[in-house]
Amino acid sequence: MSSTGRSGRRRGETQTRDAIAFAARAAFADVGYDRATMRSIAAAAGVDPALIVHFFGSKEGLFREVTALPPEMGAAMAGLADGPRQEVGLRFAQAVVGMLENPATRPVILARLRSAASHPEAAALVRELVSRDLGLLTSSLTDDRPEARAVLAGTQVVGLAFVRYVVRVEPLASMDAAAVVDVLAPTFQRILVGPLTD
Amino acid sequence: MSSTGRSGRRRGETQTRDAIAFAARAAFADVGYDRATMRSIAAAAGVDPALIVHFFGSKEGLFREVTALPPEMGAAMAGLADGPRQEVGLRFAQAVVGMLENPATRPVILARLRSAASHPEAAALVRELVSRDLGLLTSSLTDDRPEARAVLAGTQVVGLAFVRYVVRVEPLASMDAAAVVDVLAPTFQRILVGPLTD
DNA sequence: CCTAGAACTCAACACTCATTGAATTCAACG
DNA sequence: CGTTGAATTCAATGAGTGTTGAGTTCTAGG
Repeated sequence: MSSTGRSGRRRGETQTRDAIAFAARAAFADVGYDRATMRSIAAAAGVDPALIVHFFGSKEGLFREVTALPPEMGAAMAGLADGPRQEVGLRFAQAVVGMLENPATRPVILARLRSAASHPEAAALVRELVSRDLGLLTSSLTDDRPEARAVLAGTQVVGLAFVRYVVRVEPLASMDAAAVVDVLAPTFQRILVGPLTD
Repeated sequence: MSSTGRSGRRRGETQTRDAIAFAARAAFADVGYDRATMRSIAAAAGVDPALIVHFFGSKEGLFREVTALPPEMGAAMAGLADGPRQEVGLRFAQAVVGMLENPATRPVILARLRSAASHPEAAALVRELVSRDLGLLTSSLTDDRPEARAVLAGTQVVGLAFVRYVVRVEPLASMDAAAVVDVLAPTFQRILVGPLTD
């Protein structure tokens, strides 16, 4: 069979792959695509840079693989439409802040976002995230300009992530998650199901 | 006297300096600090790379000088507090969208924002912009957590700029300025002078 | 006219980057 | 035990980076 079984000092395949992926995600999230060098990622994973290209083909391939999102995320977004309509803003705020606080999903999102500023392919990933996944939610909520609502919600999400985690402006950067949810929920409520203009 | 007077094919000092500054602003705004190379900027300005360091000392110095904002901008922000209180969101939305559409100020803001993702010094500039300049406005509007309101407004501004100009998500990227103002004004109104939570 | 100094260019340096191909080390299997 | 093949390393390559110092060309002042 093909189950792992490391012995000696050499790690099994998936084990090393995962170590590289983990280090790469952290690096992309922390310093962006350009400054996350193969060398720094390899060093963090305790590995030779050449091994990264052996596993992932190229830096581009590494980035693509490592910033992939679980496909069930789109469904989870759409699922937020279920439940009381006057609380959808709150549910959405909880979901977004939850994903940004979750150590499994945060690096993926920050890697995409930080890299989007200089790496066109990363920008495309963010674009897709905003218009497709958020579009699923808004179009199952209303018929009144759902694409506009999706992109407005996206604006708010991107702004939150950028200001809180990338630029780190106080007091937002140190606010606890619950307070962030409280403060954002009304805005999302209006954007998602309220009147778009006054 | 020291007035310019170009003749022959050589340009006067300020003329060349300005050409370099212009090209640098555009480059930083378009591709961010790291990908805006001295060579590409020099080529765009029709000049040798060494001349840039002759004028600006270093790439860092160039960036710092070229992304400086007119000092009267802070005052302009605070000035938005004057006028009917129930329309301050609209005035603020107009001011922000105006700055982002104005070809003189847009590159400066986008250069800061795009570079903030990977360049810590640029991140500091954005941080300063949000907490200082927006703080001036909110603290002259209310005593109810003005710093929190400033950073929330900043979140919205950053999100707008990033989604509309950097990532370019439709339909926001192609929306005309007036429509953007209409759609953002209510959000700003609530953030600036409305109740912070429901 | 001539000379001082500023604008400007050229070629090079020292580095860092991603990627490569050949070598080596190991684990599993017959 | 010996051999196949994958995991892993090593050293090198070529391209691109910011910066430097010496050199050239122009303008302005005496």
